[in-house]
Amino acid sequence: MVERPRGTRDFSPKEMEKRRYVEDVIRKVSDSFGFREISTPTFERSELFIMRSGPEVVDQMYVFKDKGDRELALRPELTASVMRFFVDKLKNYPKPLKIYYLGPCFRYERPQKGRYREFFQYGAELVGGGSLDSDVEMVNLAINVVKRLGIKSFQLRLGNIGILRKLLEGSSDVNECLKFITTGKFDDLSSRLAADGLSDKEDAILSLAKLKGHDILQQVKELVVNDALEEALYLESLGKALTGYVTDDIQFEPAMVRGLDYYTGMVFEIDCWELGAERQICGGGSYSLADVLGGERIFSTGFAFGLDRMVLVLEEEEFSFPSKAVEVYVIPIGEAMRENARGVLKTLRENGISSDVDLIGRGPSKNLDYANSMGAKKVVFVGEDEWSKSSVSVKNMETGEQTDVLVDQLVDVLSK
RNA sequence: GUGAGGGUAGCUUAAUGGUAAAGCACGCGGAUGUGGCCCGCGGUAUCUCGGUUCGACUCCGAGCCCGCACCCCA
Repeated sequence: MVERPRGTRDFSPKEMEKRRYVEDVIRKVSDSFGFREISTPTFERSELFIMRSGPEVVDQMYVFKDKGDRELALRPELTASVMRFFVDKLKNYPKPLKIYYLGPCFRYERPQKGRYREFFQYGAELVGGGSLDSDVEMVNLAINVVKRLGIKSFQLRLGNIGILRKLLEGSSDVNECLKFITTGKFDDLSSRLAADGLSDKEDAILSLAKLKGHDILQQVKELVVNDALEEALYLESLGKALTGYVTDDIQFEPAMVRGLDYYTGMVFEIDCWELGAERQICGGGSYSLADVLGGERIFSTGFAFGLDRMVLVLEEEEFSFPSKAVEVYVIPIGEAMRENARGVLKTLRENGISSDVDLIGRGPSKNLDYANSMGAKKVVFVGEDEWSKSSVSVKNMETGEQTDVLVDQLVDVLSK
């Protein structure tokens, strides 16, 4: 037995049914919002990811050399490729550009619940927006996907990293300060601020870091009234625009810092508490593409979802996924009827009725068992008695009802 | 990368250091004119390597894998 590589999974038909459901909803909702799907390669030159996320990421990537001695990496995320695609070609498309994408990503990490070495992401970007309306649109899309999937318990957390960036203006290393804030290293922050002559901002930053909740915006405004009022007001406007339109349940976190350095404005995350330590299913924010890969200074908003975690949440909420089982199972009775059964099957399939047939010559009882365990909704018996009257017998597997139907009318009856 | 825990058949669970057992699932038959029930039969397992022992599923060590938490999280 050759083992499956660590952190990877095989998906059974049942599991794929769930994953397909999630993907179908994602595509349907994204399409309905005017986003268009794109796709990029599963591997890229390593430097693309290093440019975006720093040299440390090499430790967590699958890196290899190809036969031309090029250094490549399995993509650890989708966004870097999408940005490359944008800078390369998509920049000439009409703005705003609304795109989404879906696919496997790879990270060399220790697996745990909701975290795998091969995992699947869904992401969307709105390029060339940068207004309040585009931020609203992106949060709206994310929340709509969550709702349309049928996820019941989730929490939107919303911040504006512009507030902290404004307070830290003049610092010798803004991104390092932000890192100190997320990791809670306030001593390091304090000495950095002192060195940069920004100690007067320290109190406000520490207070902001503690503020989390629905009704805290007044306090936020008071804290930053002289430094970043405009950014605080933006967060407030965003909250107002979302309330009554997207969701009323917003947790504001003015000091939310996402892992990436490049976010400049609105940032948001969506949590589902079922997932334990890895409870975040979505994260995103607005950024300026130019600061990441060069090119024009163009404002964008994007997000990424963990597809595996969406499936996990639905499973833990005991969501009943729609079944992809066949509509009809055809059972020939007796060797002589097999050819007729094939004809019936052909007609059904040509009319778009998903159907299956006995292939191994089992008796009617065993065939009903099989149809049952495959979840077929109806069974069509092709037997001599009915066939002599140009009919077949249709059985409803839920109610057990059975009626004879003329072969000519079979498609009509089953389409109802 | 760190920590504590776990690994017997496809799944769930048995077996003082002494014959590896069962239920479900799967396959065949009862049963080529009617399912969810029933009956009979069948195949499949101690994660791997090493050690202790007359003898290891059981004890010890290492590795692999899994779930959990930390770290990280693009």
